[in-house]
Amino acid sequence: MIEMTTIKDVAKLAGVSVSTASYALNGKGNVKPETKMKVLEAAKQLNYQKNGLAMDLKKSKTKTIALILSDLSGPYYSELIKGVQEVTMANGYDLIACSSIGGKDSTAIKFLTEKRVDGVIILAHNISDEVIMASSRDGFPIIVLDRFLEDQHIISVLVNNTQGAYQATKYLIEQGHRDIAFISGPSNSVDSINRMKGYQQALEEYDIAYQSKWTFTGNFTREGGYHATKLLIMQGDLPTAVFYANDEMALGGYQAFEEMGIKIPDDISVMGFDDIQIAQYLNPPLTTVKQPKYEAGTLAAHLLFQAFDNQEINRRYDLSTDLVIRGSVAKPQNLI
Amino acid sequence: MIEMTTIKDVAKLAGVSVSTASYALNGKGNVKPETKMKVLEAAKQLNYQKNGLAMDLKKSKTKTIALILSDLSGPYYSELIKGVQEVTMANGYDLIACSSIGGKDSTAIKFLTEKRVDGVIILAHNISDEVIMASSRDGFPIIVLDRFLEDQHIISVLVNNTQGAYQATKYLIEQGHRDIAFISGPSNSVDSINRMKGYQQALEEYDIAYQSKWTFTGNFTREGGYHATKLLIMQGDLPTAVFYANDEMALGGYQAFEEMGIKIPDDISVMGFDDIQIAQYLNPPLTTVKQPKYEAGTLAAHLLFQAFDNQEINRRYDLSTDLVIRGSVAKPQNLI
DNA sequence: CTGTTAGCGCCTTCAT
DNA sequence: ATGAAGGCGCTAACAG
Repeated sequence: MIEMTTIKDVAKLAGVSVSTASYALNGKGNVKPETKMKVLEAAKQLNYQKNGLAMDLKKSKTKTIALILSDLSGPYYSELIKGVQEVTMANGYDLIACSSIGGKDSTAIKFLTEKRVDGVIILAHNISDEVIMASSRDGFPIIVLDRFLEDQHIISVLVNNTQGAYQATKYLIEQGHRDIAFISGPSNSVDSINRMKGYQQALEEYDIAYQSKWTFTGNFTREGGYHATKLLIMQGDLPTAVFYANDEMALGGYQAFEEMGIKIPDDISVMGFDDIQIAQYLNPPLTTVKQPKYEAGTLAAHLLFQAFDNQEINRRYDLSTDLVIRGSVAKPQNLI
Repeated sequence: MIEMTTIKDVAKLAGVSVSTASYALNGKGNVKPETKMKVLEAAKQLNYQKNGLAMDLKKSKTKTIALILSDLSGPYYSELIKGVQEVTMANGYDLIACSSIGGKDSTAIKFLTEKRVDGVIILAHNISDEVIMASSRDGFPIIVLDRFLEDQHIISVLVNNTQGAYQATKYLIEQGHRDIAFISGPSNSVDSINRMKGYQQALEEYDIAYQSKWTFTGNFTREGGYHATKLLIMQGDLPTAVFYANDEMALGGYQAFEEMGIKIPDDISVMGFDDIQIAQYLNPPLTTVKQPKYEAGTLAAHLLFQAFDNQEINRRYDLSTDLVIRGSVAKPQNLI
C-alpha cells in the first residue's frame, strides 16, 4: 500500500497541531509568520498534496460544475464550451467536461447523481428525461440545452430550431426554389422534428405542397447525409435545393453530389444547419443556419450561478438563430 | 441551508442500521431480500443520492482519470479524446476533461495536485515542467504527450515531429521543389523546433542551402499563418512550396494566397502538419502529416492502467507520423 | 496565536 | 443477517 502524506504528517513534522497546519496551508486565521514558515517547510519536505475530496466533503461544496456532453470528441461543442468556460472561470469555479457515452455506467451519470459537483449543464441527447429529472434535487441546479423539462430545479436554454429552419427554407423559396428536399435527423430527435416543422411552415406559407418523396432520413451523420443524398439522386427527380437538418449531413451531401458530377450551387443549392467550423472552408462555402452556441454557453453558466445564489430565474430561455449566407445557394437554373 | 439526505436518513426510515443500508444499496454482503426492499424503498422515498466524494475519500480511490488539455474548446483533440475515452471506459474507469487555461487557478491544477483523480494524461503546453514534476508522487501516474520529463512517475508518449517534418520536406523535394519556405510555430514550442529540425535535415540531405529569408514565424494560429504568408509574398521572391508547421497556419496561408490570386497547387504547393479534420475539405484538399493522435490516446490510457497495476513500463514511447498526400502539392512549374 | 475536537458521508471489519 | 464503531483527510468552531 502506498503511504499518503496527510496534513497530520505535516503538522507532526512541523511540531504544531493539525488546525494550525491547516490555517498555515490555507493562509487563513492568524498564524505567526514563523510557524507558518515551519509548516510550509514541512509540507514541502514531505511533498504534501492536499486531498481535495476531503476538503469538499467537509465543506459540502465543490466549487466545480460539470458540462455533460454526449460525445467529448465531437468538434461540434467548441463554441459552447468556450462560453461556459469563460463565465465559470470568471466566477472562480472549476469546469469539467464529461461524456454520457456508456449509458448507466457513463461518467455523466456519476456526476449527475453523486454530488461530485455543484451544478451541471447538459447537452446530451442520449440521457433520458427520466434520468435527468431523477437527479433533480434541492440546491443542485441543472441546465439542459436540448429540451424542456417540467421540473422545479431544471432550467432550459433552447435555440429556436423551428424558427431557424423556417428562416432557411424561406430564404430558399425567395431565391426562387420550389422543389426543396429535406434531409432529417433521427426521428426521435426533438431538434430534427422542430427543424422539419420550420421547413413545413415555410412551405405552407408560400403554398408549396409538402412532398414526402423529398424527405429522407440522414441520422445527423455525414454517412447518413451521403446515403440519403444518393437515394435522392437515384430516385430520378432532382429538386433544385436540398436542406440538410445539420451541416454534417450536408458534408455527406457534398460528397454524393460530387461523385455524381452534380455541381453546387449551379445544378443544385444546398442549405445546412448549425454552422460548424468546417462550413466556411467547404467548396463552395456552405450557406447555413448559425446556432448561438457561445451565447447559449454563457447564458447557461450565468443561470447556474444565479441559481447558486438563489436568485429568481425563469425556467426557460429561447435563443434565436441566424442565417449565414455563403456560396452554396443560388437561384435555380430555370430562373437564370 | 439545504438539508442533504444521507445514508443515515435512509437507514432510519427503513428501520435498519447504517451498515445494513450501505450493504443493501450497494448489493454487497448478505442482506435479507426483504430488508433490502425496505432500504431501497426508503431511498427512493427520500430521493436519496449517494455522496461520491465521501465514498472516494473512504476508499482512497476515485476510479477516474483526468485528461488535461490546454483548451477544451479546441477542435484539435478530437481523435486523442476518443482514444483515451475508449480504453478508459473499457477498464471501467471514468474520464473527465479539464482545461489548463487560467494558470495557477486553472481546473487543471486542481486535478493535478489535489488527489481528485487516480491519474492524469496531459497535453497542455501552458503547464510548466516544474508544476507537472511537483505533482509527481507515488501511486499517481502522469502521462505527458508533448515533452519528456526526467521523473520516476512520469511517462512520455511522443510523436516524432522531426521525422514527420523530414518526411514531408523530402516529399516536397522529390516532387522537384528546391525553394521551400517554412512557417514555424512559436519559438518556445518544442514541437515547432523539432519540425524545423526535420525540415532542415531533409534540406541538408539533398544539398539544398537553408535560407533564413524563407523562414517565418506563424505562432501556430490561422492568423499567424496568414500574416506570415503575406510577408512571404510581399518579400517578392516566392518559393515554389511552403511547409506550414501546422495545418491551422496553412489555413491562413490558403486565404492569403487566394487574396493575392496565387493558385494552389499550380502556382505554389503547400504542405501542412497535423491532419486536422478540416484538411480534407479544403480546396484543394491539404497534403499534410498525420499525427497518430488516436493511437497516442489509447497508448496513454493503457499505460496509465499498467501503472495502476504496478507493471513494469518504459518511461518513453515514440510514435511515428504518416504523410497524407492530397491535392495541395504539385510539381513546380518549371518542371512541367 | 495555537490546540482540541467534532463532524462532512460513507464503507467495512468485527462482533453478535 | 444485522449492528456498532472506527476512520478516510480535512476544516472550523471553540477554548484556551
